[in-house]
Amino acid sequence: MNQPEDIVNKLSELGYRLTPQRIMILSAIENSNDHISAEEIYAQVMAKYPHVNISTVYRTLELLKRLDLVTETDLGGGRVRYHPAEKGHHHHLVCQECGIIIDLDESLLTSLKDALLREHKFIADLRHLAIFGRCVNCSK
Amino acid sequence: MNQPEDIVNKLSELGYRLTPQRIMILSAIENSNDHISAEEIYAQVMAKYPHVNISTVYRTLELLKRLDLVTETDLGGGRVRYHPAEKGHHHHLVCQECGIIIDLDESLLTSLKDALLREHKFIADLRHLAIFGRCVNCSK
DNA sequence: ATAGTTTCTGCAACCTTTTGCAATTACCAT
DNA sequence: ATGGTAATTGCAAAAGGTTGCAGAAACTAT
Repeated sequence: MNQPEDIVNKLSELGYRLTPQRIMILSAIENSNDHISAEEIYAQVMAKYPHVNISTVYRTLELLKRLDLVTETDLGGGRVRYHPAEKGHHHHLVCQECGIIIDLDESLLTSLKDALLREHKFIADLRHLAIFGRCVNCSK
Repeated sequence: MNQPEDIVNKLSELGYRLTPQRIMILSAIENSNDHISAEEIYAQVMAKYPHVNISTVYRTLELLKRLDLVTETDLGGGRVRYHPAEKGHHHHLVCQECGIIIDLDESLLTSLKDALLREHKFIADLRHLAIFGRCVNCSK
């Protein structure tokens, strides 16, 4: 598994400044076991750097998203979650009943992307999709 | 094409009160040619009923969504859009480059839903999806 | 080490949407 | 028509996220 420094290095390579705030934001994202929200990132960075501003967190996330270094997804719950792009490429099924989140690998989406390309010449950008519905236990 | 009264009647049938605000909100939705935002609905209702509150609009939209009378989708642009559920069931392709919105009928999503049911026993709730990517003109 | 440049950040205001609470009112029974 | 009930609404605050602007600071050249 790649180290946080890899994204840091990549930012530098791409000509972006490495500020303390950014390094800490990147650490928070990389150190999270799962998806992490902006508010959670902010709280972790605040613990070490009380002057950081929430708008800096959002701006950094926007930059990382644009550079394909993180992916964002809406798993419900009223806030967006983030995830390092390099930590596997996958999607999720979210049960609207019990809230369970099921990992979904790329292959099922691949046929959709292929069909969109074939029939609409559209290149779908399905990076981190969340599909809502009802799971096996809740569909009775 | 169904008349606004149909949804009004359905609300009544389901035991919900028909308030002037709701009737006007429903009219605004039904009378829109395309997708309509909460803010646009609010502006239309405000024109005839200056005391209506934006939170009433959001609450009514939430109710209609829950009752499958409208569908909501995020076509980008920083706000959610709504659309009568009975006015055809479809999805969209949204080009991140030029912003064009391409209608996408149900059939391409049907195979995805079938696969999710078959391989995960998951009943996907794909009511009004927006898939982002790049269109034929922007994929060069 | 210093100065210059340009990116980045903090601040405060703003936007879209949600929520708790008390007052209003649609509906129903009489 | 009247009274009662409970759903609905308006209000104001709040939540998650965005943005303009001016000052701070990362980076580079000397």
